[in-house]
Amino acid sequence: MTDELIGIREMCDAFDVTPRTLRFYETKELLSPVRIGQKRLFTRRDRARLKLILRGKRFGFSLEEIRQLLDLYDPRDQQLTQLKKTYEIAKARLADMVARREALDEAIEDLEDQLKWGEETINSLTQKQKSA
Amino acid sequence: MTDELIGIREMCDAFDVTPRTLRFYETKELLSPVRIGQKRLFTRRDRARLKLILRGKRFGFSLEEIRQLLDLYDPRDQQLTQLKKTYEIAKARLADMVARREALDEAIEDLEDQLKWGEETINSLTQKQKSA
DNA sequence: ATACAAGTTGACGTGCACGTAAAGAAAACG
DNA sequence: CGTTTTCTTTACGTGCACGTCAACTTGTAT
Repeated sequence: MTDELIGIREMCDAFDVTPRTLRFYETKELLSPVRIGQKRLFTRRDRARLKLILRGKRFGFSLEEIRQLLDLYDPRDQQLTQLKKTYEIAKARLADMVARREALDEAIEDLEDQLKWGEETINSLTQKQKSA
Repeated sequence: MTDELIGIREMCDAFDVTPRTLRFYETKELLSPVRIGQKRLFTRRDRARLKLILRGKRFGFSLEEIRQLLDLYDPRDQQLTQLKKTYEIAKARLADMVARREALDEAIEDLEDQLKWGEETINSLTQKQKSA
């Protein structure tokens, strides 16, 4: 397993985040880099999780919501009871995301209409200015 | 124009927000209810704007971003220069939303796959328990 | 007239997601 | 060896979006 551990600097560069952010996520138990002495080394698992974290953030999920989802993607040594709970949470989150997509579609349509209207308005105002 | 002015209480009930929120939005110039003496009366325009505000929030936009968008939906007496600026902002926001939808589609797919996997895992674990 | 509900303006408090500055350890370089 | 860079912990600061009092006016019911 070519786990290719990377330092905090490379991790930051790869995902465009600050060291502070990575340490903060660690305290929130979103990441768990290994320690070589004092320093952090991020694993393949950390990279996969960070990718999911940043994605979740783009959708407006809180870090706590994201943490719960990560447990589904990465069930490690979960108990059946806990797995079921995680499963339910994920199902709810999925429903949430599907609803969000519908709303997003609607919002995009509205904004497109509005942009069209704005364009026409700009054109007509520009005409007026020319003829003045 | 049946503008049907409503009080803060009805407004709160209709949109499931607190009075504090409405007052806060007013200070941020997202809403501009008329004043009868001391009290606020919310117009049809306020209701339309609040709907857009709440929608924007669901997508993770900041109130400031939302405020800029509202100006497009409600151009009132804008100058041509300002309208153009608003138009550009809205175009950028639209691009953002379209990108977000793509990412959301991807995330939904991933989560669906993961849910499937989780379901199978739960079933197999449940089998093990039964046979134990 | 008075009690009470509903609304108002400050002003301070809160949770989240980090930013930032201070002080020290540890590896890398000349 | 000393110096510079990189990383560390600790801790206080910040912006956003409100929540939560306190103190006050205003309309409504009894």
